[in-house]
Amino acid sequence: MPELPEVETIRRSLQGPLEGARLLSVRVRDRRLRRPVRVAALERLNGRRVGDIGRRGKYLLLHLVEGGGLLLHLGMSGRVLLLSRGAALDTHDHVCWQLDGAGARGGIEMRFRDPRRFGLVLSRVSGDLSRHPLLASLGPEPFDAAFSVDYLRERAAHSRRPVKNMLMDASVVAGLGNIYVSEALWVAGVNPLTQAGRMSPTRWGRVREAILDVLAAAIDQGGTTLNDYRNASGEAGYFQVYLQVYGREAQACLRCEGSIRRVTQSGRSTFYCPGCQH
DNA sequence: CGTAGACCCTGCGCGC
DNA sequence: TGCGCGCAGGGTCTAC
Repeated sequence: MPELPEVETIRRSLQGPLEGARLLSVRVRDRRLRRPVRVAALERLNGRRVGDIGRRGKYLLLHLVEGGGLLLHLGMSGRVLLLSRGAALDTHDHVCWQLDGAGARGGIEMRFRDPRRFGLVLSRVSGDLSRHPLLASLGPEPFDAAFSVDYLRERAAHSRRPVKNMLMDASVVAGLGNIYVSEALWVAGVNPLTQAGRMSPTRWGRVREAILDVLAAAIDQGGTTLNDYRNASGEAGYFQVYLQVYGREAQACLRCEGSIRRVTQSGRSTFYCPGCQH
């Protein structure tokens, strides 16, 4: 589920409750995530205090004041939950942390829940989390100045792969996933099958703008959802975004009234309008 | 080198 | 109602 906007929304929702809280203990109920959870390494963080909470692409970075921290990735079905201590366990609550949270009587509990177990819980005992090797090959953040038209042209030079595949490549740009790439290309009016190396600077400009607009709107939407619903369940979860093309196969295009088409690219569904995306 | 495909895992919705 | 199937928004590894 989560792409950049969801992860960013979760990051914002965790910041307040977690910052300054102390990790007391951790319980690993299932080690089998994308990489096996290292229990001893997680336990070494007990007693430390949560500092800043960051995001890089789709990764969440829980920096600890004393150094090191937790690196979380939600995969396809992961969630981070903040609950009062002792809340009912779900089958897929794989890692549970007890914290001495400020507000809640008896502290708070953070849980990593992930039915499909494509997610990741990693820890670093010391040093800067953002230097973690997993983050080294990530491309620029979409909102970073480095994500420019010139950069896109450079990366696309001589590439024959479709523009959609290029934008799905995390080493090109961090945080984009299948949904928002389809949405952004629809907004830009660019056919997802277009060879990346054949895109004009003008079209790259439109694509870049569309990516920023689509992501910003989704993050806004997430903020709205947060304000409206959070704390009812204590969940820092997902939210409904109004999608203009994704999942609308055979329905009328909202711009030109053509019929939305679904194709498969590298095993993933792409939605686009043949009528107005060229 | 760049690229496509297989694979990891569970849950859901659909058609029969 | 039950069952099998295809599909799902993540990333990584391997082979061509």
